[in-house]
Parts: sequence; C-alpha cells; structure tokens
Amino acid sequence: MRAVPDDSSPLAFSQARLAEFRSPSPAELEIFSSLAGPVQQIARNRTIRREGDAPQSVYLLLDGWALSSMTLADGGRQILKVHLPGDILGTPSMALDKAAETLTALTPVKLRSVSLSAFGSLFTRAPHMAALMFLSVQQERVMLMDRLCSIGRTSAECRLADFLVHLHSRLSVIQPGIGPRFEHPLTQEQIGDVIGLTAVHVNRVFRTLEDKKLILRDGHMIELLDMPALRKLSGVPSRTLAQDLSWLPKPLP
Amino acid sequence: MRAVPDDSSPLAFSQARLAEFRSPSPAELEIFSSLAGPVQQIARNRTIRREGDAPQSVYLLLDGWALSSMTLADGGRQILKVHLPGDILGTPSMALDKAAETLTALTPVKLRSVSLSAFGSLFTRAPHMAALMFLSVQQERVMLMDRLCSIGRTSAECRLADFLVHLHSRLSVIQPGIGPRFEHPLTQEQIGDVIGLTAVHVNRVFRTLEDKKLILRDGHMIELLDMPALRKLSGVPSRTLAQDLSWLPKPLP
DNA sequence: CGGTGTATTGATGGAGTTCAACCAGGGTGG
DNA sequence: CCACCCTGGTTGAACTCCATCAATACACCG
Repeated sequence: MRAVPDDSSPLAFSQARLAEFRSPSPAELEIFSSLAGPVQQIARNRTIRREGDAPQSVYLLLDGWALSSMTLADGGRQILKVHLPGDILGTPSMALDKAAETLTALTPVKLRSVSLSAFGSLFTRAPHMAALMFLSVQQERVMLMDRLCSIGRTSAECRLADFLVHLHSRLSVIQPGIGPRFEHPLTQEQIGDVIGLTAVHVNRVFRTLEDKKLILRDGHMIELLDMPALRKLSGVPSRTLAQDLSWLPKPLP
Repeated sequence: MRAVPDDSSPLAFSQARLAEFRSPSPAELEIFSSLAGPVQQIARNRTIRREGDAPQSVYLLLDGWALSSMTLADGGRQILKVHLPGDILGTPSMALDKAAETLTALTPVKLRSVSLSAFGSLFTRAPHMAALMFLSVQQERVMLMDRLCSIGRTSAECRLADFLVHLHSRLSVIQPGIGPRFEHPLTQEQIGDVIGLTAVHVNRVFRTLEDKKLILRDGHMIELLDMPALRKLSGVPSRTLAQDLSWLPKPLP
C-alpha cells in the first residue's frame, strides 16, 4: 500500500511532531504509515471510542481537533487532553482491559486506525522508531505531570494562562509562524473541564485576563497580547527536548 | 556479571511489578539486571536527582520509599508519585534536556542506576521487554490521568480516599496478603502535596474519615475499615490490565 | 532540657461553586 | 420570512469548601 494519501499534508503534521525528536528516517515513516488503515472521516461531536470499550487499536489524528476525557462517578467530566493533528490517540489504554478514556471528535476529523498487532510489530521491525514512540509517551507523561501541578497547586488565573500558552505552543509546532493569534473550537465549559473549573468561573477569569490586557478575544479567536507575562503567570517551566539522543538504537538506513 | 545480588528479594519486587503484565522471560530479566549498576544506599531525605539536572540515567528502586516532585514558581510543591520498591524512577525526563522532577528518598533507600545507553540497548536486544516497558509507561500515564480527575473534579474527602485506596492496592502487589492495615512514612504535609491540599486540611479530612468509621489511624499506621465505601467515595474506577497481549513481539526463549 | 518538626484544633477570610436570570447567534420549521 | 428554540456566553448574589493565620500539644533528639 502506498503510504501517503493524496492529500499528503496531514502526514506532514505527524512528521513534524516526531521530528521534534530528531528524525525518524523516511524508511521508518514509511513503515509506520504502512501499518495504518484507510483514512476515516468522523463528524463533529461523534465518539471515536468510549471508555470501557475493549481497546483494539490506536488512532493517528490527521486533521481536526479531538478530546480525550474521563467521566467520574458523580457525572463530572475531566478532559485529559485536547488533541491536534499529528497526535496519536488512545495509546494510554493499550495495557488495559477496558479503555480508560473516551475519544471524541471536537471538529470534523480525519484519522487512520493502527491495530495493536501492527503497532506491536514496530518493536521488532523498527526498534529506533519504537524507541522514539517510547520517548514520545514519556513526553506526554511530563505534560500530564505539569498539568497536575497546575491544577493541584495554582489559582484559576494561572491555570487558564497555562492552558492558553501551552495550547498556543502546540499549535506553533504544526503551524509554524502562527503568530500570537489563533482560533479554537472549544466552549468555555470544555475549557473548564480541561483545567478543573466551572464554565461560569472560566468566563470570569477570561474577563480578568482581558482587563489586564494579557489576552484579547473575539468569538473563538484568541490573541495572546503579553506572552512573557502569561508564561510567568502560568508558573510551570517550559520544557526543552534533549539534544543528545545518541543512546537510542541506530535508525534504519 | 551475576544479575541477582545476595539479597535477591528486592529484584523479586520488580519481577512482581513486571509480572503484572504476563512474564518477561528469565533471560530477559537477566538482561535487564545486567544493565544496571551496583546497589547504592541513599539516606532518608537525601535527593537522588534534582529537577533541572541533566538526566543521565534512570533508577531501579530496590528497597524503601521515594518521592518524585516538582517545585512551582511560587515555591509550592506537587508530589507526582510516591514510589515503592520495584518502581523505575526518573523515566519521564528521558526525553528532556533538564529533568522535570526531583527524586527524593523518603526512607533509607537501595537502588541501582541504569544508564540511558544501557536502557536504549533494550530496544534492539530485547524487543519484547522494551514493549513491556512501553506498556508500563502507558500504565503510569493512566495513573496520572486518574489523579488528574481526582484532583481536578473531586472534593478533599474523595481525594484522600482515592489516595489511600490506591496506595494500598499498590502495596498489595509487592506484599501479597497484606490485609487492610499498612504502615507508611508520609507526613500529612506530604500527603497534601500529593493530593493538592494543605497539611491542615488533610488533618481535618483524616478526622472526618475516622468519624465515619471508614479508616482507623495509629501514628503512621492506617487501617482501611470499609474498603467498598472508600472505593465508592474515591469515584475513580479501578483499572484491570489486559489479559490478551498476544500482539506483543515474541519474548526471548 | 530546650528545640525542631509534626499533629491537632479554632477562628477568619477568600477563591471558586452554585443557582438564577438574561442575552446573542444560528438553525429549523411553519 | 419570521417565530421558535437551543446552545453557549455573560453577569449577579449567596453560599461552601478549603486556605490562611494562630495557638497548643506532642514526640523525638541533640
């Protein structure tokens, strides 16, 4: 199967993501791409996989925004991650009986499934690529740790600032030269479910950030007016990836 | 080098941990063990590695309790994980320039270092073992996700209940047949730093759990009197590992 | 025996929730 | 084309949970 579909730009995203860690080789990208199923379209607000389902594959997000979330006993919801094109969805539940997280399309979405057995073959066919995946998961883990700090130990204002700065920096990776303005499809209730606040309070904190001239809103467009101040407010340090990954196994030729 | 040191029990712990996912083969455990450095002793309250240090190795915890934590801009601290014997410490920062978490010995500790290059060789020498490691990290990620829910969306009472139930279940893995009572070395301030509360409030919540006859305390000994009620209170579902891991690469003979 | 770190309890205050009302935009169907 | 709703945003008022400040008690240790 030819790896790259007609509109090759989506795969370019995921290449950009993995290229954050120096270069999987073209041969490896080819392998990974050949493991994935056909491109599927999912409509807005459709569930991709529900928590409790048996995990049978993971998903390469090509286009659109998606959410992974968990539902609590009391009906509350926590959004675990806002997914952007290039992300791989559903991997946390690979080791589990029943999926821990629900995956939902936030906008119309294009994705390709990768079966667990296909994924598993990476470990023998492309060890270097498998190691990159391993590191990518560790990176996700650090992001969760940072969010734990943010939610556990900082005020609502800090949390929202952190969320906006973090989202913007992730968008910058897949849209270089994006500038300080960006559009997003999230409701204030969803933002609250990300950072552990009620929709009402998210609204109020948005207002105070505006009043302080730190951000500017127009509908679902947000402009970060004072990035340094926002970063400082967020409290969590920015992470830089290791330069020296010479300890990894050698990439395929 | 003979893999198992004289007191072989500590390695048995880590075997127990990995055996949660069906069986790395003895040959693989031998490989892993041969990668690790000599046994080191660390005194109580000593720092194993500070956040900001360049990550050069990961650590296999053989004996004792350890903490991984992050310090915020305002001086606040979030404890990311309470580590028990058998845990591998420091892996989240493998992909980073500077370590994200500080590792501290909570009790006198025995550990062995594994250099990054040694760890990396697993991916070519023992792909099945590498895949088990990969799954183990995903499992850690799910634990962080569960805690995010707990801290982000539940009351202090729920959080403490969740913490106690979770800690107890992890202790049960390395001390089968432990019963409902267990001892721990944590101060109330440290527990607060785990679940995002102040020491004062941790104390009050402990009291209410006692008053409700859910737990019983004597110094640093805790007895879980009503496990079902505590589980229900915690709100987060209990996770069960996948039975079918046939999609993994074949283990070494 | 003083000193330090931890546990405990009370009193007060504040950040965020909850409840409620109102508004704006955008489908949809008569 | 307009009445109708329905979702999402906005603002106010009351309340609650948890933080903060403070004081005491207790244990361990030089």
